Amino acid sequence: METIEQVLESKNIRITAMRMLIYKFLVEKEVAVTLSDIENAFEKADRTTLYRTIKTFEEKDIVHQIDDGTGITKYALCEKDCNCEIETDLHLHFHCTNCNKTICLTENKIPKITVPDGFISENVNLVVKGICDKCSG
Amino acid sequence: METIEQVLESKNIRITAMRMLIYKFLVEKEVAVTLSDIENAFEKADRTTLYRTIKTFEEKDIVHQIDDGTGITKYALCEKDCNCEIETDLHLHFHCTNCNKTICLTENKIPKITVPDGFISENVNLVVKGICDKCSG
DNA sequence: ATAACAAATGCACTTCCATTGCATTGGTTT
DNA sequence: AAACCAATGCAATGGAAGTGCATTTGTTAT
Ligand SMILES: [Mn+2]
Ligand SMILES: [Mn+2]
Ligand SMILES: [Zn+2]
Ligand SMILES: [Zn+2]
Repeated sequence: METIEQVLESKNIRITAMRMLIYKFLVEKEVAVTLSDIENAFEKADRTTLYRTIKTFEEKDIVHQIDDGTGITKYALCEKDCNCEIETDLHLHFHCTNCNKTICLTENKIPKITVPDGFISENVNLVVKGICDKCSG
Repeated sequence: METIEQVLESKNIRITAMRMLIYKFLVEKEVAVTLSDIENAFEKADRTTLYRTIKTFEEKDIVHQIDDGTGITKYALCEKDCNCEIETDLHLHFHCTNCNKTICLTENKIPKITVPDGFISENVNLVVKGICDKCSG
């Protein structure tokens, strides 16, 4: 099991208290989080710092951004050794219209999508909306 | 060939000059448009009117909303007799990262997506990012 | 035709989120 | 210790979405 320090180090990010806390927060959350979620969890910290921390994480492929159609950007931890930028690696995202949670379905990969002649597909974003397992039970 | 008046009438929307103009604008555009696009095309008109017009069109299934991941909502005309709300009717959307245009690929339907047990899929949004036919040529 | 009513439009204002500039703090390296 | 660069904090900005209310316009009833 890798420690948080090891994760950050392996991605060439300086280890700071703030970054460790935010990383830990993301690990503990099983769903995608908004910037406001993080903000609420760390009232003491400045919003900008949180924003830039998550942006740094994004650049370094520690988290990936999710646009679930709510208009608010969400973030979730990448899988270990994921290649976010490679199309075939991408998984589905599920947005529950009942509890408003957004979940990475990492086991469910996006099927091969064909586009018309002349179009070049580089990336696919797929969001399923509906009722999550917690809410449907 | 249906006239614009007939389209609006069939959807039970009052025919006004503004609505005719905006509908015409949408027909002539072959790509999805933002509210700003419409705003720029009709400098004289108030933004709110344009906003509410497009919302009315959306409610009446004249246009559908597209979230292509740019953070700005886009709109495009629905196909004739489309059932936007029915999952199996939904088509792909293509967002060109070069020219920033978003295109309805109405011929390319979204494949059947399976979700884990307990999850109920009600709707699927699929956006392909890449280079469009105009830009790749 | 006129009055009464309802819908559409225009203007002002608000809210929310994302993003940036700049000063300050803190950690590393020589 | 000095120099340096990255990280943080504070303040402000920008963009888009949305709402309240007054006014105008169109429709319907008398
Ligand atoms: Mn994910
Ligand atoms: Mn479309
Ligand atoms: Zn739920
Ligand atoms: Zn293009």
